[in-house]
Amino acid sequence: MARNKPPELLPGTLDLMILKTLAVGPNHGYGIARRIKQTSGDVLHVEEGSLYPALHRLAKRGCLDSEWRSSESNRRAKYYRLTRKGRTKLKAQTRNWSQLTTAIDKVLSARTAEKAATKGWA
Amino acid sequence: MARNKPPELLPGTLDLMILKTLAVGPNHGYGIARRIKQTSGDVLHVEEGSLYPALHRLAKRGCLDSEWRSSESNRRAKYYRLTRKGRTKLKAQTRNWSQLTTAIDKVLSARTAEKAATKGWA
DNA sequence: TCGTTCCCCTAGTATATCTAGGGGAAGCCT
DNA sequence: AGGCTTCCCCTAGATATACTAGGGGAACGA
Repeated sequence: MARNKPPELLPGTLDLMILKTLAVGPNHGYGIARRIKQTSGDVLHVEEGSLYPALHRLAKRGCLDSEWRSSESNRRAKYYRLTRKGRTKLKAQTRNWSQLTTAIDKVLSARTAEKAATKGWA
Repeated sequence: MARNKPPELLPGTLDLMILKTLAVGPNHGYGIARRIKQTSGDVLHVEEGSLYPALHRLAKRGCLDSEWRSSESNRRAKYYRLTRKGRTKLKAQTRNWSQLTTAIDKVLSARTAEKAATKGWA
């Protein structure tokens, strides 16, 4: 126990994970958070204070539709669903994600200094 | 030409790439940006308005040392070098990066809806 | 009735990045 | 000499995103 500095999540990736999760099927906020946590192997924890604003942002931008329904555990819940625009955004963001990670991994795997010419520092 | 929405870079990864770049050997701001751009295959573009504040942050936190020197093209340049703390941070951030990307990739590769039980939506 | 789980929300704060400027000095070309 | 490009540094303000720290309510089982 006691994770020093818990990873939580990477800024800029929340929208993408929400969209992806909804591509599986409509879901409500609480369920989305639970699913992300679960599919990530309990590594990613989406705070509600990040989640709900993100959902509202995406909805306002026309990427999501919402509808109040009764959840499986018989609770009032707002179900979100991908719109066509949301699906488009998902594709774009997915492509962008793999481009960026590929690029970053290249930077990270660049040859590190063997004896790193620190010639004459100080 | 004309990248639609240029990827630029992922928030939260700049420090890591700076540290990694400096692990190769001391370098100045301009050179760090150029190297990141180059090793990433011309995908990542570090804006100077992001770079310099980041360098100052890292230095203030004791991850970097700096020294004014003359560059290879005979210009006044501030060379940065990893401190012991910086090296430690690099290791931690690298580990964290791979943990997060692994987790996110799991979320992204989760089975997508075949016919996605949209049963009875609206 | 009490505690837990499920479910929603927002205001304020912190932090990172980008935009959009600022400057200066070296070196080449005319 | 003047002008242009490249190299090199910097910051203030706007913007975006995530987190902290609260708020509430309803279902359910003990």
